[in-house]
Amino acid sequence: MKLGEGVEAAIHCAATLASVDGNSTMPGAALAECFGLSPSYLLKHLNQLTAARILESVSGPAGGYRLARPAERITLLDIVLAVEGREPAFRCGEIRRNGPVKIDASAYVKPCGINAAMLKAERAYRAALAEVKLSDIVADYAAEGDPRSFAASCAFVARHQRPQKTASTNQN
Amino acid sequence: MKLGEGVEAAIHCAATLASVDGNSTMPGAALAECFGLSPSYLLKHLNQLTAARILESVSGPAGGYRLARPAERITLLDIVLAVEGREPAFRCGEIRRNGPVKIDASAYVKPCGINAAMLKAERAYRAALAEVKLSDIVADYAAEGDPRSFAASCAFVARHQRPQKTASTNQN
DNA sequence: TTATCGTGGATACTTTTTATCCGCAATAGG
DNA sequence: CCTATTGCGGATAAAAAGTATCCACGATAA
Repeated sequence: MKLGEGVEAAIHCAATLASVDGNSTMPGAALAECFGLSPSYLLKHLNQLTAARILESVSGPAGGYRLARPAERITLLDIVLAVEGREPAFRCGEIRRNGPVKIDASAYVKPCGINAAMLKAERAYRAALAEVKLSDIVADYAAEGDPRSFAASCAFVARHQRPQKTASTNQN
Repeated sequence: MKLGEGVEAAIHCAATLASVDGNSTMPGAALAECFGLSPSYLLKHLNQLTAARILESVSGPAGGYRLARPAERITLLDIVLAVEGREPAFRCGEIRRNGPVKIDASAYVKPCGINAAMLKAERAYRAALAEVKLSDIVADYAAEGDPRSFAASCAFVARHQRPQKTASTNQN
């Protein structure tokens, strides 16, 4: 069981985007620089977040990414599912049918108990992730993190964020 | 997030071994045949279970595998950890340090809040798996499964299990 | 002595993950 | 209109992990 590195990148980027002003955006290249990630690959993950309607993207100069909704309504589960996919970690291959003893399919209508147990565990996993909001991550970072690194993050965001022309209803 | 196919194989094999008599053993080749798996690869997983002291192995003719302890004291978590490894699914790469803004290491003594949240979710996952005993899986299979496939499984085990010479204290 | 079985290493094949590149569409600013 | 910047998508490739096979070896029951 392993999560791709994109998950960590996606969560950090989303947390960073949570502190841009109003409807301003931040370019993907700036986010990549912020965490020392390869820009071209990070864009893939940002794109997945956009497809999942967690982020919004703006093309053109002064374009970039911003959160599609307030950080209070984005959970870690949203991000993990967007990047890793929605399929469960355990996939039942029904290998019990593959044995030498041939029994017709009617003997296997009941779902496999092993599968049920594994899926139940994953529901617990997802439920725990769903309880953590992106705003919690940001608040924790602001409260528990070192003031120097927090200030540096804010300065970096302030330096790279770009205001948009079109008016927006949610002023943060 | 994805689990290897070995997990499914390992659980099915362990459940099968739960119904061998006394201290009898069952060859790995028979287990592979039972689920239509490649024998040489399944042995790797059985070996991992042996290394984790979930199974015991006996060499020589009439040798094979058996549970190292009663099925009531083997959980799905034991098996999953033995096959997939004990490392958490999420590994914090501390990418927040990789940015262009250089801050000395003293600014990052606090563990990352993202990491904490992800590990907490995985603890919930593991706790759910730890609650399911191998004996539960077997009992569910006997009670809920189709009588035909259950009978076929029992017959297969009875046909391939091999009694051991050395006396054992735990008669199932 | 022989045949069967598990162990461990070496090796190869396949799939997934990670990463890069390029052309395209969108668009802000001159 | 023109140009520069940015996101989007596909093609491609390199790296890593997962899957699978084989063989030499030690153990052991008959």
